[in-house]
Amino acid sequence: MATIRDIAKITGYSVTTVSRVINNHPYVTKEKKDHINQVIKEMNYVPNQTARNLSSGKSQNIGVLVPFINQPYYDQMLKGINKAAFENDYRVTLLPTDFDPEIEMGYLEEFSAKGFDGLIVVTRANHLEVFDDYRQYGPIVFCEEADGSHCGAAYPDITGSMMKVLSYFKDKGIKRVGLTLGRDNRLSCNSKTAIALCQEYFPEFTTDDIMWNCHDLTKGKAAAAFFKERGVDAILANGDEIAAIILKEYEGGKAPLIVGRDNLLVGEMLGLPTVDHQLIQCGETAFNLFYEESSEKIKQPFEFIKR
Amino acid sequence: MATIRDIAKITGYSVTTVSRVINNHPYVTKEKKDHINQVIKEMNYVPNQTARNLSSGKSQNIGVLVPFINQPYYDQMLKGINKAAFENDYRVTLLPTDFDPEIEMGYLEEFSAKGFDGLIVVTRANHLEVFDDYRQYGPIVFCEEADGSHCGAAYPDITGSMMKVLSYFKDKGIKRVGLTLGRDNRLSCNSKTAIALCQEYFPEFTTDDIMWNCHDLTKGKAAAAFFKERGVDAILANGDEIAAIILKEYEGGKAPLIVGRDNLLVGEMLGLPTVDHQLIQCGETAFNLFYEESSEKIKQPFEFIKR
DNA sequence: TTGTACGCGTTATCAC
DNA sequence: GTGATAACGCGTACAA
Repeated sequence: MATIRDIAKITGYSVTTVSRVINNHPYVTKEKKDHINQVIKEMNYVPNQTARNLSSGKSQNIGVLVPFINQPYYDQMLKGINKAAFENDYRVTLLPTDFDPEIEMGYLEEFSAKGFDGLIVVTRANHLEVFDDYRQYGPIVFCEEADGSHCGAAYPDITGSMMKVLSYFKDKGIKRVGLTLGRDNRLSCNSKTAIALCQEYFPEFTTDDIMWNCHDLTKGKAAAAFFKERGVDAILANGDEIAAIILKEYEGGKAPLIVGRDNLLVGEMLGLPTVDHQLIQCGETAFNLFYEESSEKIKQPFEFIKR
Repeated sequence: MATIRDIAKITGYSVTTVSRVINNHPYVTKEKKDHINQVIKEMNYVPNQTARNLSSGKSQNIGVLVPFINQPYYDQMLKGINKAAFENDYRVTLLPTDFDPEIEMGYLEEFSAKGFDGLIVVTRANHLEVFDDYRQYGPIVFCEEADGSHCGAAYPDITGSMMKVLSYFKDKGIKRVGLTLGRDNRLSCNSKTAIALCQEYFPEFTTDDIMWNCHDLTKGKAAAAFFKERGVDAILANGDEIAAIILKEYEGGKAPLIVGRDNLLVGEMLGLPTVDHQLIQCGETAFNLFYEESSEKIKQPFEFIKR
């Protein structure tokens, strides 16, 4: 593989001059420039990106921490992040955590090894404060509420949408609400908020009416059976797919009022109410916060789709 | 940011010795090792990954070329690739092409700049031969049929599944078949094959019964109208989501026999027949081919789900 | 306008 | 066991 020095030797010019040509810097006569460019083409020379990164201290590459691939919520975020990154000539590296705190810590170490110019944390498995220590290595942006953190955040307004849905439930005369949640982990602020809000709007609500760990579709059927037994008349699901499966299980009988969370086709097809949290836009904003090195917290507006 | 030289200076040992400790190499007395390790911890020193990459000539990072993010077909592939990569301690960088040949060429240039140890091409926008020139920079693996290429390939058996579905159509007494396709591009071998097979099984089939460019759900309604007008009695759709939308549009009237292509929840909910092409497994295999530097061509078995 | 020489941070070779 | 020192390939003061 040819190096810049080879080009210098062959053309008879110095490494600097060749470098100038490569990077379109001024102060090179057209004549030399042409000659060098020609040799570069002939030799099939391409500047080594790693060497450039080392020299510049940057890599035009960000890491995105996300628990899973191929799940609607995360894929939508990823789409937005990726779109903005592409537009700004950045690369996106996937860092799947499976919600494992140790795996996540490993990525933070990689970050401190200057593996990425910045990090976008779609969902975290460690405490918020842990991340502040790593701000020194580059911008970190969350896609969750991150109050008290020094990092930026662009996040869906889950709280707002839940309040909207719950008050809708009240208007509809709902008596007893069931809830599906993704993580039984205390780290999930969304889960905590959800419970608090349910209790606020429905004082009789207890955690007994929660179906935990619904980030797997196989949980859908079990959830339906669970809610049937408990006799809830409305369900706030943590995703359209879970909502769909639950609805299907009620087929024939009288189904409760089920609301999903990510405005997917399956919800539309089944006529399920849902919330569009504008996750793609959210991802775009997250990247932009990284790009502008901003630590602003931006809450993304949502849309309640009643159907 | 502390460097290996700082550690050497502080401990009083040489850079070499420090490097040995970092990389767990032999020939270091436990005493020195402990001392060095302690200073490393105190100084919060982490070896710079870029420097290591430059020195070793590797990056433990592969690029994945894929037209879009957040589309079932590609997300499933991505999931498989990502899983295998994670297990082998590799990172995955997303390289979205939007089917644009020039963008794709840009990624190939990045590859030749040693930006990635290897490339997985889920779908390409350039001719197959183009890629052979870049084999010199590392393994390239396709997730499509790649006959005649020197690169490896792990791909879904679209041909096989289509034959199965088409003969199923014949058994069911279908007279006229409609087809939805993703690209009107001549590069898409799948599209070409699909047309050929339709003509083989249904000699009266013409390209007039094809709805092109269906990789956007907004095309679904138009497709339904199109097929209604043409009066087909079976539709082979290029995805469960498209299939679902088309079915929905026929609601009330007599719908044709519609078959999807990626075994999604929405298809299951609507009772649509589909094909499971085992894309996740396919992605895993693709990564393994890269990892083993193999140029084998592996066709992934499929499952026809009749419903 | 051009070139020399050094820095970026690590790993590997080889002499001691 | 240990330590200089030369790669790795590029960018860039600074001198000319």
